[in-house]
Amino acid sequence: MKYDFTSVEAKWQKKWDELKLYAAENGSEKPKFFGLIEFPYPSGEGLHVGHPRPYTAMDIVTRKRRKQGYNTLFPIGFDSFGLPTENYAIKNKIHPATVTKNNIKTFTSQLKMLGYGFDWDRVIDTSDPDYYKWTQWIFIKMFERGLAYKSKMPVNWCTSCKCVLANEEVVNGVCERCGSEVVRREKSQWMLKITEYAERLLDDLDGVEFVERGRLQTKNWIGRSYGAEVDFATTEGGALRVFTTRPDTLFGATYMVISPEHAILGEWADRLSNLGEVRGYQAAAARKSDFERTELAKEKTGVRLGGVAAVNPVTGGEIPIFISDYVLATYGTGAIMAVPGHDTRDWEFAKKFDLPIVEVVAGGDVAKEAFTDCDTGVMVNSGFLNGLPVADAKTKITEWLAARGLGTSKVNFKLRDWVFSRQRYWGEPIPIVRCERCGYVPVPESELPLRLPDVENYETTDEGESPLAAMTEWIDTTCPKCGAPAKRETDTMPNWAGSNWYFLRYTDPKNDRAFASREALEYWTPVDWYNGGMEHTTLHFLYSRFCHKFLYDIGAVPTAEPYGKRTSHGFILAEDGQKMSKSRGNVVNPNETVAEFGADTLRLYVMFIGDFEKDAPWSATAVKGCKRFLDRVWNLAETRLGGGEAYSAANEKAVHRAIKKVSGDIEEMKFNTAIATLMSLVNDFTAAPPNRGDVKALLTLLSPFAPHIADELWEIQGFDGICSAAPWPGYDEAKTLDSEREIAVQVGGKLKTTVKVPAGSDDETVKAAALADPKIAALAAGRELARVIVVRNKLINLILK
RNA sequence: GCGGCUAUGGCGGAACUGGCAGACGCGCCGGAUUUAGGUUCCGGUCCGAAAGGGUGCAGGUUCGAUUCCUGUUAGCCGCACCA
Repeated sequence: MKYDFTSVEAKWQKKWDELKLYAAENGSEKPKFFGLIEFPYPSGEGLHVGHPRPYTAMDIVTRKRRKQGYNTLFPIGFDSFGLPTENYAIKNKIHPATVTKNNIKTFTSQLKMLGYGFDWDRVIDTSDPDYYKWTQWIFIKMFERGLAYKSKMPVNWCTSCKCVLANEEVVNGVCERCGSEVVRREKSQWMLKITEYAERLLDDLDGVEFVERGRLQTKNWIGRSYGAEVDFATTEGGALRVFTTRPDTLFGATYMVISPEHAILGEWADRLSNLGEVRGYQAAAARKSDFERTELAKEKTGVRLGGVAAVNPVTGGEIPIFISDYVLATYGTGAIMAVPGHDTRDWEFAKKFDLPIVEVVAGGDVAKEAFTDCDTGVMVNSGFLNGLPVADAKTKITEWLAARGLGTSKVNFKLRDWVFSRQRYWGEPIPIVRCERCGYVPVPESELPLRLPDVENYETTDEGESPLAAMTEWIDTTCPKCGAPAKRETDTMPNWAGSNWYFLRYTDPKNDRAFASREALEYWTPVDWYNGGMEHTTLHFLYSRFCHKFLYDIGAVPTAEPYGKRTSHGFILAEDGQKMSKSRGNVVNPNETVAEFGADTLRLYVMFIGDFEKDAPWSATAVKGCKRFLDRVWNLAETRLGGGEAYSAANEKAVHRAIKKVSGDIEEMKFNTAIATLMSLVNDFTAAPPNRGDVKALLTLLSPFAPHIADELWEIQGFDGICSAAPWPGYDEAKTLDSEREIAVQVGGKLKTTVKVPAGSDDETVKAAALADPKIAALAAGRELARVIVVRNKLINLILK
């Protein structure tokens, strides 16, 4: 009979649901395993063929864990707030909540169609008030601890979304989402002080199992650098403070540069002899986006401040001060000491403005270019530092400055605080009230969730205010503290707010007294294994670690790190090797593949497609290979076989080897070779017909990958229970080994032939066997055997003279 | 510019800590079944008639290198005036 995957898959999906086979148990005595995937954004397009790759991978891991006796939590939910839904709602005049509901329905049926072992009783939805109540609660806790604050600052403004973006959401000067131009704009924004956690986010990464690439990316993003802050006296009396990683080069500081936004420019306004020119430069800089500022600045620009100057604290010499947009207001102190002899940017600037270039570390030629690669050099032209190696000079100058109150050592980070406001409707309302008398006051916990009101129009106003700003009856409220009239915050939170902590909710999703109970958190967290996209390393992954650390600090979660292990998958590309996208028209719809070949085939194929961590192009023909494999499995076992449940003599070795290989490969996410092993096993079974025991092992190993067919054949064979719940098999190392070994025989390192010897043969035996081979004997005839190298059970190399 | 990763048949990809390169699958070729196509099954498939040669390219270390080292080229990713 032909394998009717459609009815078989439907049958078992129904059965699993009825049995609640994949429900995780709170309060179990069993060891736990918490496997996590990044929950999807339920877009209108439905599930994409890219989704099943990470989902199937973690499904395989968790199915194996369940078979190994772990109380296993493999949850799913929906990250449902966000712009695409809101835009769709605007366009089609449907409430975003309705759109979300429909999309979640579609996603759910597609996920069920693929047979994932999710615990469907723990589904969460970030736009559900019962959920976002806790997102708001976390925000209030952060506010109470001073980690959420409002600040007027230049922000990234997407001209099309009419919305503020986080730095992380701006890619090459355009909006990550819509690709439109991003410009700079002053706005009062809610901010989260992630910088306060920079050090710990960096250091604690050592305790997380994480691919090196991700670790490095995080490191660079946080960007810790060690240096010193140094005060330069000015002719105006006050001091100008700079941050430098090279205090040792202080004698070479021949001018200073401050960013166009530097506050001191305001103080000095009436002292500047060229105020107009300075104002003009400031205005021009303000008009540029961050991207333009960095991109167009191939040639350095700047204006020298007329009528004021600074004093180099070690030389005592007066040095000019410039403003230039190559100095960033948001890093360090927004001001630098320029050492053109040893910094490329300063060198270029000095050349352009004809400023003195002094060599302070010997070894380069500062007339030609900045000598920057000078960590091992020796100081020159540097007074009391002369003759010292750079490292010693750093220590000495820092002490010297500290002793005079002119400077201290300082650690700086590239990481900036996180803009947490969005002028949009479809997000969590920020639960803050603005009172004339009391300032910003959080909504009392008893009033959470602060629900999104229904509005007529979801469009952002032209002034860039949230659609909520037009809802006077919602905005007008009373101050929770003093009772005076007050106004609600109209901004909403960004997407990341809900995904920051979602994994915690899975442990206790229906709790209405806390985001999760202490017992549930103690039992389930940290997440044992979290797989997700590499593109989320500096976004979601970093943010959620920050959020979790905060919750740890207030005693709300039991661990300092949320995730024990983080892995990432490559993308599935279209057949043409390009990224799949609607606009290119090369998207593969999983529904079609399932309809034609079945869910098990799709699951198998996305795992077999290639190295899990690398991108791989889709191949419609290769999918068939996986279907063929399942058909062969079906043909082997579609009628009940004879024999006991012991492995057959002919297949015993192959079975033990397969168990060993598949078990190990799943742990290392080498799903492609695990499947190759199963295919080989079936090839072996074709050569030597299997008995029931052989097939039982095959089905158990196959079950995490292709659970439907495995359960069906299991039932046909009449094994106990259900294959999906059957224990994972063990193997006997001794039974994986050959009693006879094929030894490669090399002459001078080149393979000539192979000989067979009993396993464990000593060197002499192998040598004798090799020399007994006619081909080797002929080569060795009349020559001296200079050297013999034997690798036990593997190889012999004969060196002839 | 800086940092990182990758490079193996016609294709996706295997190869443990240096030890028989090309597992497994696709595709292709041949055969069987079939009226034919498709399906299924069997055999073959790195190049070369062979000796031999082959893991982007050029060197090096080693008895032995896809694996380690140096240089180089190409592609991908991250950061991008971070003082």
